[in-house]
Amino acid sequence: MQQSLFSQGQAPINPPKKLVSRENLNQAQYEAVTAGDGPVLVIAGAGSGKTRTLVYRMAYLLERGVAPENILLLTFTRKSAQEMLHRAGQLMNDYSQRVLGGTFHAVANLLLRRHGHHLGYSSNFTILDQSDSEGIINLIKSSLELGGAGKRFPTKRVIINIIGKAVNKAMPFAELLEQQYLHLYEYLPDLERIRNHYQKFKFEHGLMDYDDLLVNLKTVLHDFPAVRDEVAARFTNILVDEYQDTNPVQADIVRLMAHGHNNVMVVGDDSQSIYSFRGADFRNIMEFPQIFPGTRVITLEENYRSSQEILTVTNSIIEQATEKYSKKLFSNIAGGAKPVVFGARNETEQARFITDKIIEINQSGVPLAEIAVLFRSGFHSYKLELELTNHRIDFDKRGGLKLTESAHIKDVLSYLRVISNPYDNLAWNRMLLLLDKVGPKTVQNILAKIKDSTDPFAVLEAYPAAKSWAAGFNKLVDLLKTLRENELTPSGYYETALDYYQGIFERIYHDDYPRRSRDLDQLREIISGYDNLQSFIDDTALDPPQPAAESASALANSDKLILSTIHSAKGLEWDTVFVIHLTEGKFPSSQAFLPEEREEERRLLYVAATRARNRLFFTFPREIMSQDRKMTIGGISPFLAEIPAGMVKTTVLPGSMVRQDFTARPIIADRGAKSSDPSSFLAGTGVRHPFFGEGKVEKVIGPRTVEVFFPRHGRKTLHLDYAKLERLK
DNA sequence: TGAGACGCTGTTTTT
DNA sequence: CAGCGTCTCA
Repeated sequence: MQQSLFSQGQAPINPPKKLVSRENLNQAQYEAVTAGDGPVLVIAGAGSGKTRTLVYRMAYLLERGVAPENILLLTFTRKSAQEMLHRAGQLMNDYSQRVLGGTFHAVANLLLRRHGHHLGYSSNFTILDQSDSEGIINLIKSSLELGGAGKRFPTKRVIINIIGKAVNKAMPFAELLEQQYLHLYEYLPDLERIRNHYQKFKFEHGLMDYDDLLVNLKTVLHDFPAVRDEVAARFTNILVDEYQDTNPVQADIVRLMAHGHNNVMVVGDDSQSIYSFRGADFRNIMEFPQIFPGTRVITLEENYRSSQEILTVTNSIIEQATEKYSKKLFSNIAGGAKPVVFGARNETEQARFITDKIIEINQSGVPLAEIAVLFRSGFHSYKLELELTNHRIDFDKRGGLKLTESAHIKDVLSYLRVISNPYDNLAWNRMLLLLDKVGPKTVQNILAKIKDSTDPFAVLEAYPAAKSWAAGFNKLVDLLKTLRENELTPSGYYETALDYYQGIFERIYHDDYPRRSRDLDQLREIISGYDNLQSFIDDTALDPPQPAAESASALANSDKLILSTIHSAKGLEWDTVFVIHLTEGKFPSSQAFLPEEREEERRLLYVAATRARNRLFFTFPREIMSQDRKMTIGGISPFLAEIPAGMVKTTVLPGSMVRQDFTARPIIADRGAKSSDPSSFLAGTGVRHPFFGEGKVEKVIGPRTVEVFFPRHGRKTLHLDYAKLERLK
């Protein structure tokens, strides 16, 4: 499944001839495809044939005699790399399959297995996913005895986000907290301590998180010119997709890998940048020409996907962005209906409307697989999923929870992980905690011995177990011995571990283990496709299989409706697209209150709407059920309200008595007086902040956001739910 | 020291 | 609606 970086010796196939011509490309695409050596930046609007351009560029390079092994294709997901190589394969032949394509993280993984020893990592390091990282934070938090005291101490999730952002933006903690997590400023020293312990923990136990893959690759390329030169010689042509979503570390990696030849083509769209939470900045793409002097810039503006009716609306959405983007799309696809806006009374009515429409459109001849429902967050589709199930409409959900994040899957993986990396302390921790009568204290005692030993397994075997748990402990020791002493296939390891785990499994998940065991069966399917344990373990973090994996089975071309988060829908297109839950507070998310965060929400809507070819629906429920069953009234998303009236058609459900009134109304906060009433912070009000001291409100930016000037710290944007602002009399 | 019960909270997006 | 912290009992 995983391509080896340095595999060689496939039978040579002759390179293709004369595929690239003016007939299958427009002027701008042709220019990009046939550009000579040196750096090229392609600004490619939505639906402008970006993938086509990259695929033909590969064909062109091969035609010109570049060996496929010397081409590197960096993409955002593994899926899109596979898709592009597949399309290239159709165009030419298997020759193109020898191009190395994958995500930055996957390529970093391959390179670091080979070169990581320069940094003190052995080649069997283990990759941590987000929940692994959070687990380490928890261990550290309790060992440092933080968190218990003050209840407002940030959660592991927030901590890991902060650590990640600081790395990806190459920003000191203090500055990051001041800019984005002001309410946590008082914890700066504690957070720094946690971060330092976290880094040390990972290094000592041969673990790398997602950011480490990138940062360590950058470091090894930067600090070891021999490595850099070897890599640059191997990849003489580098193609990068979705460049607007790269962060500064990734930009550096590209620069270092292209050292000496600068044959880099990057493709992207500044108005589709939606990954700032990962440190991406759309300005990166604009700065590309400064990093690579002499860059040729080519802009693709003709849209081949959507009808003009749809483009008129999407253009209007992006035109209202505060940051002006570099292009305006046009289409020659005539006809098509105006996009529809539907305001539902509540979530149930929204779900019913969508289901009815889907049935209607499906019966008119559009396959289900050509219809997609897109939303901001994974849980926004719950109600709809119920409704679809009632109507027996098959769907495939993308994004959201992953198979490998469920506890029982992590349990089984922990046995395989210590076989692959005996210093994987996190896996040890998890595995030992599964023993009956063994808790955190006992585990810490065992781990303390393992940590400094040269042979963790021998130490474990010799550990004096207490009577209450000795029996279970000995079984575990036996299991590990079996796993270690036999050369097995990945499936073999899995079956052996599962055999042992079954008893524990039924004990700890006694109320719902039958449901969970279906996941274990799925994992069995997946692992059977691997012949190497390490690459299986890598993929559980780098390319997590989805719960409803259509993988090996023949379901591949079945006709299913697509439900997807917008982030997971990037780069895809459908005949009909529904964008749902366009309610203030849901989309845009209530989490996004800083101006630049609101702007990203707008780009997100733009990405969603530009996925549609023929039909586009925007729906929003006015009433949203909140957690405590109190009703909350949300207004229409401001982004929708801004669309000029003539561009869309508004619909009412037959019989609905609801007024179609699209005024944006703020959500009525149902949390009582959690924080001060915003109306008491009008411009001019004197306020006191626990960290910044006294200041004066200059401007009210949003319902819960104000801009305050502090004489000692300058102008700050504050959110009333977080900042503990006090009003001065 | 571990296990289980109870009540509170806060909930984006992905490699 | 799960994932916590806290509490109690074994």
